[in-house]
Amino acid sequence: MVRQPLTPEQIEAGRRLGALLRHARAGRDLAEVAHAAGISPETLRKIETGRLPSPGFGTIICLGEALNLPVQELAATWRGSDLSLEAVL
Amino acid sequence: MVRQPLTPEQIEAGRRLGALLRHARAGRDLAEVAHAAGISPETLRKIETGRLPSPGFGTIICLGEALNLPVQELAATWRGSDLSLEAVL
DNA sequence: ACTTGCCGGTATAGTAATACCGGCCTATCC
DNA sequence: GGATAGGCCGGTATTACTATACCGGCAAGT
Repeated sequence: MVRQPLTPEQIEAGRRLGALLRHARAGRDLAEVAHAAGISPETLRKIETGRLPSPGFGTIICLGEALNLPVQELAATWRGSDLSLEAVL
Repeated sequence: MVRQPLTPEQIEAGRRLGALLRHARAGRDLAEVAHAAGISPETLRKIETGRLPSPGFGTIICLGEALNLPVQELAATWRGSDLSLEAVL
């Protein structure tokens, strides 16, 4: 066996993560944030819209730094155990 | 341009992350931890040895949970700003 | 109309995640 | 002490996915 396709749960987790990032960006220019995180705007847009459901660890860490998001909230959102996100959506 | 190769900095970050994970495992069986995190033993071994320098976000989160490692420490180690790791190596 | 900003589709190099192999140690057990 | 087993390692192969780029389109604001 090699590299199974992503499970629906993982895709759903990616969607939640994207929604959190988009909400945290809150009006700032997408390209500006992407540059601050050291990734391309295209990539950030795909992460936010959930089309890149499972990005690299470093990618998310850098984004969290650029957006001033605590790492724990990112992790909690990915796991689906984030309560503060629900209130926001 | 498409997908540039990983920079030496990213590879070094992967090595640090692997060293932290291996240290945190501390004697537990590799296969047992991998199973607890929901990944294959082969994958965990490659992450620990630094041969998978930039794993997925979810992969690291699950490993941190299986090893009881705070997410912040994982992030700090990846960034190279972890002080507690230095004391351990 | 023109700009700004986001969107989905498409294409592509490089990587993640998985699996199998043989080898190398270090114990442990006839 | 030679076989046997447990655990790690590097090399290799394969598939799905990331990260990036370019395109045309669409809506809102100027």
